[in-house]
Amino acid sequence: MNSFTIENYLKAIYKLGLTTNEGISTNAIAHSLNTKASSVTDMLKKLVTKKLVNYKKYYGVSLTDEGEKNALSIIRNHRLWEVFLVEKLHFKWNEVHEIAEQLEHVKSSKLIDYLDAYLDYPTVDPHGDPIPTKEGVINTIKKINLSKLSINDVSELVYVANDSDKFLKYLSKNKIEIGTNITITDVEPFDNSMTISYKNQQLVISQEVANNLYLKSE
Amino acid sequence: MNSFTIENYLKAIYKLGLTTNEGISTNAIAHSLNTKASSVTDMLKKLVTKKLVNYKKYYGVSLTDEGEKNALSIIRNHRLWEVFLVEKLHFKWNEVHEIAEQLEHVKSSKLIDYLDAYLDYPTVDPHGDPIPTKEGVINTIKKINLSKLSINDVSELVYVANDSDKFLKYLSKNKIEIGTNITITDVEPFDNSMTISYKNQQLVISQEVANNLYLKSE
DNA sequence: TATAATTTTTAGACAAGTCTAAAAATTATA
DNA sequence: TATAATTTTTAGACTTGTCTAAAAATTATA
Repeated sequence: MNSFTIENYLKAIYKLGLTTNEGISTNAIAHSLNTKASSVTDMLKKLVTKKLVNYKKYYGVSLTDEGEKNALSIIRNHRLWEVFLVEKLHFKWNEVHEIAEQLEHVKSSKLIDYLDAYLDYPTVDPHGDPIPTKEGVINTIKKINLSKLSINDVSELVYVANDSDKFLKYLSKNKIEIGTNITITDVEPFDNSMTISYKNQQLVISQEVANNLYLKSE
Repeated sequence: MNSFTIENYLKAIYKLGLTTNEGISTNAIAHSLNTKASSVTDMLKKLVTKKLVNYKKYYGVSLTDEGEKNALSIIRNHRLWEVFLVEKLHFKWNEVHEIAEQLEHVKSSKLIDYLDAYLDYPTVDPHGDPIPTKEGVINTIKKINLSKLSINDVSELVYVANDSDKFLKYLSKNKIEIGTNITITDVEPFDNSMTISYKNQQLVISQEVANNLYLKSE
C-alpha cells in the first residue's frame, strides 16, 4: 500500500508527463510538489525499488505501467470526490480541490465503486477533466485553446486549465462554466486580449484568461 | 494542526476515559492502538507539550478540555461519515468502520458542516452512538444492558457495543437492528442464555451476545 | 571547446513516530 | 514488609520523508 506521499509523487509525475514526451525533470517535480530537488531524488530512488517509475540519473523519470495505473486510480478518486462535493454537498467548484486532495487518499475500492454509482457514473469532474475508469482508461477529450479558435466559430467550454481560487472566482463572477458556448467576436492585436460572446453577453478577456480556457475541438 | 496519529491517540484516550474515572494507563492505550507501551509514553510526552493531556508519570493520563474538544471533533467526523456511508452509499453497517477511520481525519470544518446538513443533522450513527455537536456536546443516551432488563418488559435497542464484523453479521442475519423492540421471555440459569422476542419471532441468545446489546432505559 | 551557469545527486542531519531491551517504579503476593 | 510480578519509562536505534550544503554532471555560452 503506497503512502500519501508516494501517491502524490505519482500524480505529479503523471500530470507533468501529459505535457512532455521526455523524462520528467527532478526540478519540475520539486516545483510541482513544493519540495526540494534533493528530496525528489531521494523519493525517485524509492519509487524505482517499488517499480513505479523508470529513472535514469540526470535524465529524468517516467511512470511504469504500474505507476501510471496507481496515478490514474488516485486521479479517479480525486475527481469523483470533486463531483460529490459540488453536486451533493453544494460546494462551489473553486472550493473543492484541497478537500479532494485529502479524500483521494482514502483506501477502499468498494467506497469508490459505491461513490461512482451514487453519482451516476460521471465522466468528467466539475472542471471538465475526464474521470479515469476503474480499469485505468482515461478518455482525453479533444480540445483546443480558446485563443486558437477562429473568429465567429461557436464552441463549448470543456476544460479550465487553472484551478486557482482567483481564477475560478473570476469565471464564476462572469458566469462562465463548463458547457458554456463561446464565440470570439474580436481580437485586439496589441495585447492579444479578445472579446468573447456567450449567453447573450460580451466580455473582454486578457490573453492570460484565454490561455486557461479550452473548447471542444472538431 | 494535529497529525492523524495524534488524533487517534486522543480518540483512544477519550474512549478509554468513558469506562473509568482514574487516569488512563499506558498499557490500555497501547492495547487499544495496537502499539507498544514505550511508544505510548513517547507520545504522551508530546501531547503534554501540546497541552492536550494531563499526565503524571506512572499514574496515567486524562484529556485536557482542549484534548477532549479535539477528540469529540474526530468522533463527530467519524460518526457522520458512518451515517453517510450507510444511508447514502448503502454500505452495510458492519463495513463502514475502517473507511470512517480514514475519512474522520480529513481536515475541513466546512466539509463536516455541509455533510451534516446533507444528512439532515443526524443525532446517532448506525451503531446507535450519539454524534457530538459542532460545539463538542455529546448527548449520552440513558441505556441499560439487555441482561439487566426484567422479563416481559419491552424496550428499544439503542446501542450495540461490539462492532466486529462477526457480531454485526450475526445481528444482521437475525434481523436485529437499532430501533428494534425487544422483550426477554426466558432466562436459562445454567449459562445465562436467554430467549428474546422481537418482530414476532423468538431467538435464543448467549450471555456474550446479550452483553453487547443495550436498550433504552427509563 | 573551455568556462560558466544550471540541474541533479550525494552526504549528512533532522523530525515524527515506532521499536527492543533494559532500568525504574509501582503493585501484588507470600 | 521483603520479594516477585507487572507496568511504565528510558535509552538508543530504525524508518519515512525532508532539508542544507557541497559535489558531480549536464547544458548553455562565450
